[in-house]
Amino acid sequence: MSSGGAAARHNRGMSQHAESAAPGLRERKKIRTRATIRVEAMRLFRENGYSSTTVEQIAEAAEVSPSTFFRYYPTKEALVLTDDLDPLVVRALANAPTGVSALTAVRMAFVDALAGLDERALLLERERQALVASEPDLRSAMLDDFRRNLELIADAMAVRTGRAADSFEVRVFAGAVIGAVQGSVDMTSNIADQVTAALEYLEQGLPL
Amino acid sequence: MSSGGAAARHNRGMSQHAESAAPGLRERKKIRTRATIRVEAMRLFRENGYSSTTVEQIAEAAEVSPSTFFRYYPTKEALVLTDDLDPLVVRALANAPTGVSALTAVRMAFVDALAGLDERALLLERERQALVASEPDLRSAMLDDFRRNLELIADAMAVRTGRAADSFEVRVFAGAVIGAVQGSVDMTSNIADQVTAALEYLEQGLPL
DNA sequence: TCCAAATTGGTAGTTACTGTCAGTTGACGC
DNA sequence: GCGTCAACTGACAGTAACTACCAATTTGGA
Repeated sequence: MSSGGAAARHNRGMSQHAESAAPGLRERKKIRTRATIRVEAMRLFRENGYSSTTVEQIAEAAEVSPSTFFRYYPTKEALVLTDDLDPLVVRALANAPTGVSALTAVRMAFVDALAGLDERALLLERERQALVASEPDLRSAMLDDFRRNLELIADAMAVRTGRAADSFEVRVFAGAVIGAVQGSVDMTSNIADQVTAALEYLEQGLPL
Repeated sequence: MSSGGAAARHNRGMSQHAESAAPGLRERKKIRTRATIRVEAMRLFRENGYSSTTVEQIAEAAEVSPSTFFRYYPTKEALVLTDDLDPLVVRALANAPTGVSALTAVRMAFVDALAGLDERALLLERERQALVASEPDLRSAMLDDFRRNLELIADAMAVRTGRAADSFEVRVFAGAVIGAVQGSVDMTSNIADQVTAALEYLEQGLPL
């Protein structure tokens, strides 16, 4: 997340009929480098495991210097944590209808976002999840990522209901949603179904 | 966590009329060292911030070598993440009456556990939470702790309701509870009141 | 008092990550 | 084409959190 993508949108001059298709040679090279690093890293992780693969090895495999590696990815973890899903959820939430309950809106946003992923993205998502599941270091990092994104959701909910972002209800709401989703997701089956079920259960007041 | 406390309960021989009061000079010294390290570390964190305090500085302040530091705490993070509250909650939960709803039982357990803490412990808990909230590094580490606690609560609730510990409902329940509690606590007022309110709100299905 | 075991400190090494600085390369006006 | 500028890159040095290992000290028990 963060830096990489959106910040580099300053192509000045030129580009008469090129909108987003011809970002210039430099941009393209950057994108390719970024992708190469990621692909090589994933391969090495698969072959040797996450923690026993060093940044130096990744850099070498991708044919860049270690310095350059860190210019593309702020941390080793970021390689695995780059997440295309959560921003989609946040955006979907902004567009959710106003007539439904808060939890329903969140549920719809999740489902929308997941539906928006194509097959390749879903596959990548699976591999990512498997990797994360296997390495403890990565798990906590991912949960942190998750948390950050759900803070965004909390903000969205605050806006939606006209409350302060740090109001008691919004905080508890966000916390409970985070927790419920975390508790619900295991890697064995469909993510969307699990999230949906968890949020419905939450809306019923968690009867046991 | 792990090693330090419970594992070192092997005083062999002797101790005719000493039960848990006289753990031997060696044990006592270890406990004191452990406490000193923690106290000094907290002080340094308060004064200079978490990330700009090095393990070396902590070790020096506590008058031990860096090697020794790592024998008492496996990581720097562990200094902050050691949590005295959750085990109490879990124990209280085991003793909760069976006639009430699951969430009510949890609520009662929290209140019980919090009542069992003395003032100094509460203060430490506050400081800990503030520190964790302020440092991003710590937040992700805390989520590991979160996961552990999720499993503890899930186990207790599973026993209570006669379900499998990894059943979907139990896991979502535990996640939501912990998430809600964490979201609810800020430094400004009584923890017990906040937790109670959060769990009641949760039981109503989080209307916003 | 003496021995064995536990505890400790020191030293060397690995790895993720940061800062800097000079060399290169692509972009753009001419 | 061509020079200039900014961005990109790689090499280097350095920091800090650990880890492994061994020698010295301290402690508990006989």
